[in-house]
Amino acid sequence: MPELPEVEIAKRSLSNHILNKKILDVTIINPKLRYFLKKKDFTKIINKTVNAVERVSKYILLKFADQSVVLIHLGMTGRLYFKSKNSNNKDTSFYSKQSILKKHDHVLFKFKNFNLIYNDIRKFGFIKYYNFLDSKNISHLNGLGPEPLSKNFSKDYFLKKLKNKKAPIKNTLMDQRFVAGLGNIYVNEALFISKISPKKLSFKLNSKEITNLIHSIKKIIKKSIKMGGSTIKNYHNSEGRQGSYQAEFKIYGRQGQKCIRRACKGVIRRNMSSNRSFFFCPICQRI
DNA sequence: CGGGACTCCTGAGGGC
DNA sequence: TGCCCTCAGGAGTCCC
Repeated sequence: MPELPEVEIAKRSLSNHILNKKILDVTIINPKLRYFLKKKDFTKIINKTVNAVERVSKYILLKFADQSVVLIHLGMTGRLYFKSKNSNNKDTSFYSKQSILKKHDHVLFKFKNFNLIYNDIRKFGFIKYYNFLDSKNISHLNGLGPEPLSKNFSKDYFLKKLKNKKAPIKNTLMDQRFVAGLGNIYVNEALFISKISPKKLSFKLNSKEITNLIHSIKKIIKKSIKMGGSTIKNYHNSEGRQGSYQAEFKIYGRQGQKCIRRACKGVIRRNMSSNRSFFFCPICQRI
């Protein structure tokens, strides 16, 4: 689920459920994630009330009154889901039965009337605890570029940053220090909509292309959030619902198909760069 | 330093 | 059915 829109959806759902609620207990089911989960960290949030739920780039922050923070990153396959204690048979004994365990569950946060569970198939995600002092300076959040929907993500910003940038524009847009929150799907979509080749070198974008690209990115991200994000391979959000933006994909995953632009006779191609695939129409995204 | 490749991990899907 | 291969929405690290 993990680009900006999907994380934003996860954050809103979390906020609806756990804001101003007290964490009664935490159980580490499987500590092996990107960073090993330490029990002593998680005991520190027991009996604390969630003061704020925020999203920064693809990170979710749970904040507490004493200014400690839990930082969550979903990686590729991380997801947070709720389990109501009353809905599911008579078992109200807090995760006592093995049968409740789902494969790849890692952490369970116990609240009064429900449990919140972090599940992650590939273990690329992480959950980290920061105390008051460390929370002021979370390394993961240092050096992030502007959010795509912010005013700072502007033409002036592009002109300044791209001037001497030799990397292909696709790589630049994936770089979280340039813009925070985009990933492979939305970068591919934005480049297609603005008719820019992913391989075009960043400094070679002209003024009109930059304007189009910024506009496309903002539009796509807004629309995707509105539609609940994208759901691929049946991942779903914490309320069990699926996003529907994947139906809007115009280029991602469409290799071999005809370009959707009526006047264009192009056939969509897929290439690899830095171990990531990218998709483009060789006709309307000519270099 | 910038840029690219490799790495962590599990599962799905295709070819044979 | 099973085996082997490739690929998956991220990002930290290493190497040139």
